[in-house]
Amino acid sequence: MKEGPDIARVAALLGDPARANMLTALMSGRALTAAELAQEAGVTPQTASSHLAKLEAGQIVVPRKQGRHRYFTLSGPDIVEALEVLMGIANRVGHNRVRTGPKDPELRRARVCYDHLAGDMGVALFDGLAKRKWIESDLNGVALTPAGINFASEFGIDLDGLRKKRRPLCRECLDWSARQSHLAGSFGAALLDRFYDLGWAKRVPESRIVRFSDAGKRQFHDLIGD
Amino acid sequence: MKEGPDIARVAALLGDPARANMLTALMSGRALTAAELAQEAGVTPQTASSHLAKLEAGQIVVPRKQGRHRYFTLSGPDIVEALEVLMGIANRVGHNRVRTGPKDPELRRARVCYDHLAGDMGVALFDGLAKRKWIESDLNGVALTPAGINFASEFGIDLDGLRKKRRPLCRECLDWSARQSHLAGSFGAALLDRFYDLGWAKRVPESRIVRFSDAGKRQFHDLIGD
DNA sequence: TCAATGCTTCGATTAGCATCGAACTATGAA
DNA sequence: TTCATAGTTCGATGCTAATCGAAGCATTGA
Repeated sequence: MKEGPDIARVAALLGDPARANMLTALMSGRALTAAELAQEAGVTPQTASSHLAKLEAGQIVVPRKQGRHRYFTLSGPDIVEALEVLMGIANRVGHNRVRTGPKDPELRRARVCYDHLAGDMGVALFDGLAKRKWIESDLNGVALTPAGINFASEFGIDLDGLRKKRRPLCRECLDWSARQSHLAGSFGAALLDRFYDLGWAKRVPESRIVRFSDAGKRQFHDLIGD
Repeated sequence: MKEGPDIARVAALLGDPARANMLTALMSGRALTAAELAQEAGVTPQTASSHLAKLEAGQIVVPRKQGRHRYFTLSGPDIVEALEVLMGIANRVGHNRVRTGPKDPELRRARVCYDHLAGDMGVALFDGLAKRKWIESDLNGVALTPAGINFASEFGIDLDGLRKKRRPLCRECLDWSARQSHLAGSFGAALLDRFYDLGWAKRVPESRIVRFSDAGKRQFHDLIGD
């Protein structure tokens, strides 16, 4: 009966946790693939596909085909604006996501985000690599420096192998618990794998927690220099 | 798992049609009662009560008790901002509400909105009353002028009787089909009643359409002076 | 005190939607 | 061609949330 712009339809599209996660991930302005968005949202690819179809139909996101990937971006700056206003409101009214209970601060310290390290140690890793000038972060994203390439081979990471994959080598991922970036991308994943291989850390089964051994912790801090 | 402001929760609150209708009605900045909001949303009082409880819990609206009424207002300017951005998006992507089909333009011409006249003729009525300086509209709302009070009694409306009701005498109501205001409140309702009584118009059963007779139409236009 | 009005709570129903397993399509690589 | 990867479609399941009727408070007015 009522006429006018249908707020509810748009808001409902942003009102599902999985979709909201995808959209916040896209706020960086970078285009992400369906699989990456599924990871961000914490759902299976099928579910993500269904969500993305809805977002696309609602013109909230725009797909771009490239090879066998589909990259998605937000359909315009107004979407970012909306997300930001909503974040502000959520913040004001104290609607923050269930913080991981005080009983497992481990999760906040070090956890996997997809396949790379997140949490305080993830942020520390990012900062440390930047301080050593192994990575450089600018508006276009993150990239390895020549010194960083050097370090990678010394640390036992096969960069050439990684480059063959279609996945970007370095990618920033916003860590909400720390409100700072940590390192994603295939290089970020390779680093974590290397930590496992070196015995510095291992994953706690059935959880996202990454548990460092005492020795591993020491070596980790040596690595990033603090 | 993810942390940070919970956009989805806020967006979901705005993402229900009934609630969105209530909130847009509140965008005028005026406080409305639960019953009025139920009308705006097109739901029963029980349903509205449930929605309002949710909006209140989510701190989107703020209640204020006055007598046996509960007046609601938006909890802050950020809510208005959010609604406006969402309207912009909805507009851009063409998510407009199902416009009443071309087969019944009558509905767009004259219909009841709760108990007062809406549609093109509702807007014309509002403009006409303002042009004759019978009502005055400013930031605080609409009010009858001394001349308007005069007119009301001549037109057979018992203003004193209306004043006894708790309902505001005059209220602006945004008409989306015309994107302009029409007159609500008990005076607006009384005018429409008078149109019925005078035989100028009658309601089409089972619909919101108000059908004016040819003679009624003439007299209506005489009244508002165009 | 009784009646009327405004609003809420309770309970039952219904509908929609998110989710995932399994199977299918499409693109690229060997 | 064959295999692997990225993504989608289909179908089934289960949960959540909107809705309203009926009954209950609470406030006001007579």
